[in-house]
Formats: sequence, structure tokens, C-alpha cells
Amino acid sequence: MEKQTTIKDIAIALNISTSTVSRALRDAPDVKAETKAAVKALSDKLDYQPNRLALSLLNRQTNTIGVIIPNLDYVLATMVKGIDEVALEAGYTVMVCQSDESYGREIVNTKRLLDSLVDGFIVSVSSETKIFEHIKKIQDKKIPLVLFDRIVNNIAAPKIRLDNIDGGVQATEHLIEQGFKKIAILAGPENLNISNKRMEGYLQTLKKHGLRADKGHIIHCDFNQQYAYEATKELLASKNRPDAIFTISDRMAIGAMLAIKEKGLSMPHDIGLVGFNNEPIVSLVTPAISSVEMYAFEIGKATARAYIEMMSGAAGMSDQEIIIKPKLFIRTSSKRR
Amino acid sequence: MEKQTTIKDIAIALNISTSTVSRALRDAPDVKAETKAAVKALSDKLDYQPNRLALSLLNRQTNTIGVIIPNLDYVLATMVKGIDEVALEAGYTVMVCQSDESYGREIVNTKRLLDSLVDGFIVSVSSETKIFEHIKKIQDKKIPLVLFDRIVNNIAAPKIRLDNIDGGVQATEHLIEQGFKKIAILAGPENLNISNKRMEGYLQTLKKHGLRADKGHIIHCDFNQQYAYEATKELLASKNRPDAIFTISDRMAIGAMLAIKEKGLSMPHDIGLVGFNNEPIVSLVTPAISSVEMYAFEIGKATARAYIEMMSGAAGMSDQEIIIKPKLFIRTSSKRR
DNA sequence: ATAATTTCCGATAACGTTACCGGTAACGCT
DNA sequence: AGCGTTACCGGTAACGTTATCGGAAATTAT
Repeated sequence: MEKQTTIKDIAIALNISTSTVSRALRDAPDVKAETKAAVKALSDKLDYQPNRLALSLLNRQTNTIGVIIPNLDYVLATMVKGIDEVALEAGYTVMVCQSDESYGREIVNTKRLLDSLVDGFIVSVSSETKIFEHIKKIQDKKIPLVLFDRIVNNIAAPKIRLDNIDGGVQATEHLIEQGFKKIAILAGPENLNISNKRMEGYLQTLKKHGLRADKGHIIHCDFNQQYAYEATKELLASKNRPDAIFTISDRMAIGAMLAIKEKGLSMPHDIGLVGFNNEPIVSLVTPAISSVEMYAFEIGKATARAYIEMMSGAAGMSDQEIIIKPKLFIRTSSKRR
Repeated sequence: MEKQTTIKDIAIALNISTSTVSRALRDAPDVKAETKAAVKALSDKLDYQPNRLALSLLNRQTNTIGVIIPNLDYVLATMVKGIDEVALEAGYTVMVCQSDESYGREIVNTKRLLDSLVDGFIVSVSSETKIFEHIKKIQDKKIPLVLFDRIVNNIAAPKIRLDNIDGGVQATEHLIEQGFKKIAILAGPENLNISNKRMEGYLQTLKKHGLRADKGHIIHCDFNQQYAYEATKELLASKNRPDAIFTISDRMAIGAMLAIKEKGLSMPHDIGLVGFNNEPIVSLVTPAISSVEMYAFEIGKATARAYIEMMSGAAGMSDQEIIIKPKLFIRTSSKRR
């Protein structure tokens, strides 16, 4: 860490004041062309870079966005990519912190980013988070906040998310249309908003078609493959065995698939399967699994755009909600007709 | 962005100087216990957080690490997770920038992070990068630098990487042992170090067993599924069709698999296949694909540890090279015996 | 009682930058 | 000649913090 060239170095070398150097570099009108030229020449030669820390301290803004996400799985990594792309373009730097689906680490991350490092937040809460004081604290400090994907309902902030209900509807409509009658759902943790909404779409659609969900066909399990595998094994062993399963993530769909195969059942003949996220993997397994595309990259970009708009002081942003429509991709695992 | 509580606010409220407040907060010995208590009580009440910008400006360090990676695919996301975990523990904040495999964006990212935002770099270069001036510039400024995974050979810095040659050896030995004779390789871009090393292991092993690689069996293609798919189609259509394929990434293995299936060939009977990375997906496709595990999480953690060690001024770090041993996981795609 | 030490605290400068105010010199105008 | 105007530049303060120095008051030692 060598000492950086500063404005002062240039000033001394040229025997002028730092004020003048500063003005010259910013092309202020009240500097002689000659002086400007000299300053610019020297600053190029010395490879002068303005010190962003000093600027940030002065302006009270860092041009840095704090992004807090639960993990870096396919969907979130894609969203982050979208955020990154738009933010970089607009001159912001992004700081990504993973909470690792842990409430405690989410708080630590928030604290860390809070102490004057970022001038705004983009947050997707962890599945473990049930208390939102740390998020509210951000707003108490009047720091801009945008929520995306895993949003929190009773917080007034711009929210960018998938139409999760519609995703549930599309998946369930499709399964019913294909002739499945006893459709189970593998949902996530009970407090996870996105999971509940997808389930809401599922329940709505069943009701619409005069079907009723068996209590034992609604399963909450942890958001991963292993739990889904075990839950499916139980489902398949139960008295009232479902003839289709809708999982609210593709990882869970994979888990379900493994359990189904192990049991020697065939898809879609014995049992139908629809996942969520449309990760590349689902079209590569056998049978290929139908899945709901959630346009993660688009959500990421929209999120960053909302953030930028908010920063530029656009009014009426606080309760704006941008909702992306999902789209079901139908594959072998659920296609009977 | 409300005005933060500062040390000055506390000083005025308590009618003491900022110096004393500063000392009290840091538990300096030369402050009356009484005063300390008062300061701490008030600082808690006002939710005082020291301004890291001011501190950084003063100490010339930000406790922030700039991480530059080519993308956020499974392997790199896992590595970043490892870096994150160790760095956070040690009190560092991590700034991740994706170059998106673009030389231009890598330079932009470097510049951005350089202007006093980070006090060190952890870099994995993009596959497009052939000129390393921007990396050397980091070192010219005497800023600590650690390279990982996709390292650059002629730069003196701590390097953490897989033993890529050994990975190539393990894969090739295995294929030969299983009776495959005409083993092709799908490598990455020609200037990509990790690709070349894996290929070197492949070539070494062929030679050791008295086999020769057909010129047409060494294919450089872009680091993704689609190219691998097309390259494999050509391979399979060629006069001297290989009886096994070793790909230097799992994405490429998947591409190869699709082409093989499309051609109606069976694995491992007609053709063997071994991938690299051991991503979860390879055990889920049919047939499950053998793959070389590279312990990405471990590499990430080791990288962060090397960084921390370097920052603490440990001598002789500049040319240290930490090499992680890979391990082949054998699955259906290559197991004939 | 005086000197010496300790205890506690405040003032100042510094990190790098810019906004603001003010000042000098040169020029043009009457 | 005297005035105002313009062009150009420097000084200072400020952002929030801490290190350093020095000094007053209180305590201890002689």
C-alpha cells in the first residue's frame, strides 16, 4: 500500500494551491487554460486517482450498494448478475453479502454494511428470518432500501418479485389439465413468503376446479434436495398416495425425482412432477422436469433499476411493487397428453 | 440518509471534548471510569456507530477485499462462499465483481476497486484475459494481491489452485484403466491456464501408457455447454471416432452427453465420459457422469487465509503456492468394469 | 511543605477532497 | 484618473476520527 498521488502533490509540484488543482481537474471555468493543461498533464503522468474515501466522507455518499442475499444458488447468482450489470453501468459498486440462510448472519451483515459503507440496500431475506427489526432499522436511518425476490410484506419499500401466486397457478392448472387429480405440494419453510404465495396459487387452482387438497399432501420442508427426497418417500408410502407433486424449487424437484425413481414409479405415467425456477439442470435429467421460469436475470435488473430510480429521488417509490410474470415450461415429467 | 450520530454529538451533550469521547469508547486507560460510563451510556442510547470512512481515511485501510472473478457459476460461487466465510470471520468485508469473462470488464473492475476502496485483491482472471498489465498495476502500487483458481504464472503472488495436472492424470488414468484407447479431450480456450494444465495431465498419462493423442482429438472450445455439444457432434462424426471423452468442465461434459445421446450411443459401452468439477448435476443425469472434484470451498477458504496471512505481514508469502489435490469420483459414464 | 508523579482531559493536526469566500491584478469604460 | 468588471487563484473550513502533545489538577513521595 504505497502512498497515493494526491492533489497536494500536484499542487506543490506546480507551485499552485490545491484548490486550483481541484478546479482544474473538474474543468471549472475559472481556471486558466494553461494551468489546466499543466495540471492535467501532471496528473496523468503521476497516475492520479481521486481518493473516493475522502470524497465519500465529504459528500456523505459512497456510491456503493449493499446487497444481502441468503445464498449464491443458481437463481440468486443470476439475480445478482442482473443487479451487478445495471448498477455498474450507473456508476455504483456492489457489495454482496451472503447470510447463508441464517438470521444471525443476516443481522451481522446488515450491521457491517450499515456503518457508513453503503448508501443503500438491496435485500432478499433469509428463510430463517422471522423478525425484521434489522431491516426496519435501515429505514429508521432513512437509508434507501429495495427488497427483491424474498420480500417482506409489512415493510414499505420498493419490491421486485415474481408473481409467485401465478407461478403456483400455472403449475397446478397444467397438472390438472393433464389429468392429475391428487396433487401434492412440497413447500418451503412456513414463514417463507415466496413459498406461501406459490402454495396460495396451488390452493386457489385446486378450489377453482372443485378439488380439495388432502392435508397430508401439503408438506413444508427445508429448502433443499435431501429433505425433499425424504418427504417424497413418505408421500409415496402414504395411504393416500398423490398422483402428482408440485415442488416450489428445482432442487426439491430433483430430490422428489430421486425418491420417485427409487420407488420404481415412472413419470409422468404413475406420477407427475413440476418444479420451480427452470434451472438448466431440469432439462438434463431423465425425465426432463417441467418447471416454472422466474426470469431471475430480469428481476435482478429491475431491482437495480428501481434502486437507481429511488436514489434519484423519484417520488412515490416507497410502495411500488414490480411483479414479473413467470412462465411454465412443460417437459416430460408432467406431460401426459 | 439521515445524519449519523458522531463523536461530536456525544462530546457536546456531555460537555467534554471529542478526544475524550474517542478515548472513552476505546477503553483507553487515561479516562475516568465515571466519564467512560457516561460516554458509553449515551453512545448506546444514540446508537452510535463509528464512521468507517473517516477511520479508513485516517488509517489508510478499509478492511475491504476486492474479489474479481470471471462469473458466478457453481464452482466460483462455492469458492466465493469459502472466501466470504473466512474473511468475515477475520473482520474483512468482501467486494465481489464479476468480469463476465470479459477482459474489458476485468480492467474496469480493477480500476473501480483500486481507487482507495479496497486494501487488497483476490483475483481469478477471465478466460479472455491475455494481457496482465492491470494485474501488474496492482502490484506496482504495492497493494497486496492473491491469485486463485485461474492464476497467472508469471506474476509473483501467493497462488491457491487445484493441482490441475493431477486432475487430468486421474481422469485419464481411470479411462485407460477401464479399457478406453482413443481418448479425446474437450479443453477450454487456448490461453486458459487451468485448461492447459488439465490437458498436460492428459497428455502425460497417454504418453506414459504408450498411447498417442490423435491431433483431431484435442479440441479447444469455449467454456460452455453449447460449444461442447457441437464439438462432440463433430468428434462423433469424424473418421477416427474416439471411444472416450474427457472434458475439463462439467458444463462441457453435459454438452458432450447430449451429443452422445442424440447420436444414439451408449455410455460407457460405446463411449466413456469424464467431466471436471463434480457439480451436483453430474450425479443426477443419466448416466451419472464421472467427474473430478476440485474442493472449491476449500480453495476459497485457503485463499482467504493466504490473504489474511499476507496482510499480517508474513514474510516469504510472495511466491507461496498452495496446491489442492483433486479427487476423481467414478460413476456410470466411465465405469466399464 | 515542597517536589515529583500520576490522573485526567483538551487542543491541534492530520487523512484527501471540495465549497465557499475573498482577494489581487488586469482590463475596459467613462 | 478613477471606477467597475472580469479572470484567476489562494485560504479556510468542513466531513469524522484518532495520535500526539501538553497542561492542569490531584495525588503521592520526600
